[in-house]
Amino acid sequence: MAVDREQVLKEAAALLTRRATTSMDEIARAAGISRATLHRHFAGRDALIKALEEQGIAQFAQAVDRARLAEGDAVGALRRLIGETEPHAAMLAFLSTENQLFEGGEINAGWLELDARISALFRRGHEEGDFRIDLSPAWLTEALYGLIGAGAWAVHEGRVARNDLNHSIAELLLGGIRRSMEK
Amino acid sequence: MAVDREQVLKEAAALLTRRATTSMDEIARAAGISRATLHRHFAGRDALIKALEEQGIAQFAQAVDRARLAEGDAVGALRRLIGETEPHAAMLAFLSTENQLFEGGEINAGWLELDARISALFRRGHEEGDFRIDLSPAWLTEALYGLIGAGAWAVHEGRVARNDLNHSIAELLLGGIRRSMEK
DNA sequence: AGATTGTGAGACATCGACGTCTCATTCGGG
DNA sequence: CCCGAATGAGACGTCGATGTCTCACAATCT
Repeated sequence: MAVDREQVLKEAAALLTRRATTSMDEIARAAGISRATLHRHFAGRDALIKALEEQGIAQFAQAVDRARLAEGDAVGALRRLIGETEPHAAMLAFLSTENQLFEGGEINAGWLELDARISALFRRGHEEGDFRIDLSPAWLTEALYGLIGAGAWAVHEGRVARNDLNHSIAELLLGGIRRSMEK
Repeated sequence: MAVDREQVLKEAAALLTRRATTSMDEIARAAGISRATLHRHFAGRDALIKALEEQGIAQFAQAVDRARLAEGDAVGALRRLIGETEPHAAMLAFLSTENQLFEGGEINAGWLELDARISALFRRGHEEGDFRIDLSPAWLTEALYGLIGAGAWAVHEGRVARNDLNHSIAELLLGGIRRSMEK
């Protein structure tokens, strides 16, 4: 009887990631509950989205914590970041696209903080001479999100094996396409 | 007086890429015209989307033609591709995401052909020893789209200068982040 | 059994976006 | 300079989604 809130959010994330216009009725039926019950647990569509964002940001924040971005050199930190983030690639893709349609609403503070932490990693890479200075931290941050999103989709479509995702993103970002670049 | 149809479609692509629910009114105002005029040029929302797809694919195809992917080495061809594609970055981002959303219907044949041509370039880079073999053509194609999309949005948001976009995408894709990699 | 709580089904009003329409204004060509 | 075409502003009616509400039923607890 008791509605499983986590399960509802999981179903909602799956549907909304695929189609942002999914109706409350569709979400409710996908979760196996009635629209009325869905509204009893989430004040409205906005509340549901917000709950999704918070859960997603919390997961992403934990991943960033585990990556220990301040330790070691920037290259290793970036590798750890990609490794920890990869399991939540789909959620992150949802967040990065959903979060950038702000237009008036306040951007989630947690998201801004995560954005800043990742930018700081790229800046550190610049300062320590590990990353090329002609690519700005802002661009690299956007590029990272873009590659993760592209990777999530490629895995979803079967064009890239899930086991290869981590390596594909990290190597492309760090070393580029060129063959001559060793390790 | 004459409405710049291309410009309208370009703005529409930039907005619809990030938020599929962008209203006709928002698109109209972003393009600097009234909602009435927008409806005079496009029968409706569906017609606008369809026109976007067709024009986008046509422009992208022309860009790919101009890039002469079969000439010279794969590195130069990829640089040309990015250079020719960059002006239509917003449009391309819209196309690649739009092709993700739909399910069941038929994927535009023109898009599939373009996809194949890009993949072929990366495959050539592998065969000629210019590109690393551990990154598959399918992944590199998706990554290219992802980076172009991320770049288009970054420019739209003012986080990257339009003049830097070409260089940012090409260098990241070809050389990666690492500083030690020369040229 | 009785009471309490959660749920499903559906009615209902509201809201925003869409598509169509009219009318005054403005731009550009002849 | 004048006239036709294009545009902007806005007024509708329509439709789908939303959020609230009521009522009946089922599950759980005492």
